[in-house]
Parts: sequence; C-alpha cells; structure tokens
Amino acid sequence: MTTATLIPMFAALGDETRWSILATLGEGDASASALAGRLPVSRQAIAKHLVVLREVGLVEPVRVGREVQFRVIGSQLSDTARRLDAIGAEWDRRLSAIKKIAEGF
Amino acid sequence: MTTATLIPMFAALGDETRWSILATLGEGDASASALAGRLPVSRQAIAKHLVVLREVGLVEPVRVGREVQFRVIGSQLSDTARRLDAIGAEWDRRLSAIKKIAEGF
DNA sequence: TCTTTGTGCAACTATTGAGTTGCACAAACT
DNA sequence: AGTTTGTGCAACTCAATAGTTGCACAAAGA
Repeated sequence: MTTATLIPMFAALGDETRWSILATLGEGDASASALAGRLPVSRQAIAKHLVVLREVGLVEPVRVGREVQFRVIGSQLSDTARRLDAIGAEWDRRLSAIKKIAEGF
Repeated sequence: MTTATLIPMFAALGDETRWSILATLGEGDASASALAGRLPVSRQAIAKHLVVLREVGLVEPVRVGREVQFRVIGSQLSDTARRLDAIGAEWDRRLSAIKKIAEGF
C-alpha cells in the first residue's frame, strides 16, 4: 500500500453503510445479494460500495459457483492504522521538539 | 473520542485538501488567511475545511491578537490509529479462528 | 481618523456520491 | 424446455460537499 492510496482508504472508511457491510462480512463471507438481504439498502447500492471497498483493498471477491462472495482483508486495516499512527507520532515529535525549544533546552 | 465520532474522523481524513492543510499546519500554526496564501484554494474554502477538522478534533483554534491560528492535535491521529488497529486485529483473530476450525483444530 | 488586514456570513455553482429502478444476461435447478 | 436466482450495466434522482464570489464588520497600524 502506497501513500497515494491512503486518502481513498480513509474516504472509503468514512461511510456508515460501508462499515455496516464490513461488519456483516465479519460474520462470514457473503455475496452482494446476501448482504442486501441483511441491510436496509438495495443490492446495487451494496454492489457499488463493494467496488469502493475492493479498490482500496479492504475486501476481496471470491467466486463460489455462480455467485461472488466477498471477504474482509483485516490486515489492510492494521496496515492503515500503523501508517496513521506513524503520522500522529511524527506530529507529536515535532510538538515536543518545539516545546523543548520554547522551554530553552 | 467515542465510536460515534470515528466515521466522521475518517470522512475528514478522506479529503486531499484537508491533508494539505494538516501538512502545512505541521510546519507551524497558521491562520486561514495564511493557509490560503500557501495553498491553491480560497480562504473561505480553507475556513470550511478547518471547521470540519475542528469538529473531529484534529485541529484546535488559538486566538492570537485578532487572528485565529490553528494547531494540529497529533494525538488524535494516534488515538484513531489505535482504534483502527484494534478493529483490524479483531478481524485477523476471527480469520485465524475460522482457519483453525477449518483445519480441524 | 483613515486604511489595512483578518474573520465571518450568505448566496450561488458544480461536482461528487449514495441511493434508486429497470432491464438484460448467464448460470443453476426442476 | 422453462424457471429461478445472482450479477452486471445504464439512467436517473437527490443530497451533500468542495469550491467560488461578494459583502460586512471588527481590530490593528499609519
């Protein structure tokens, strides 16, 4: 995962319906139709969300017979978290450096 | 930070201009006008982004004379990262549990 | 006081994105 | 064969948001 994909990743995670989809997939792989049966949105709406989730690598399609099931890639969340934490730590480092300067050290 | 604020946080982080603002603020606190002088968008556009960033707690306003400077709260990024990592780890835990079952253990 | 400069508010445009319905097609099942 | 079921594609609506311009106002500095 490169820096260029970090912002789309956050954009993907910034939608409530997509979290519902991820949560439902967490209980087991499911197709768009199956998800539509358990969530209050149409199958096509879910299909679009799955495209978004797939583009950022949060979800992976698996053909099972004639249906396409989706599976969550949990490690992508961990990777994103690590990168976000690194950025946050860098900001803290800068702030403490500025503080030190301000305090005369 | 509660769960209810997690999705708006990601939505806030899902915009490129807002990352430009955060990056610029990382070089030092700055006002909306100062930011507009360094970024290719109008002051009002930046002001709107600052409202969004402020609402999710990523940025904090500080009055300096008559101008309002903004400062990044790096720890908010770290907190968000920790929570995201916890979710990712949970997914991995489930997957490995499922694998164990599938493998007969 | 007059001028400058930073903010704030309002109105407006344009684009994106979430959601829908409808139709077509292919793969299973009877 | 015919029927069912899951997918895919297209067009459309609607709401949210990123962006703009314009104006008004308050606070510093000349």
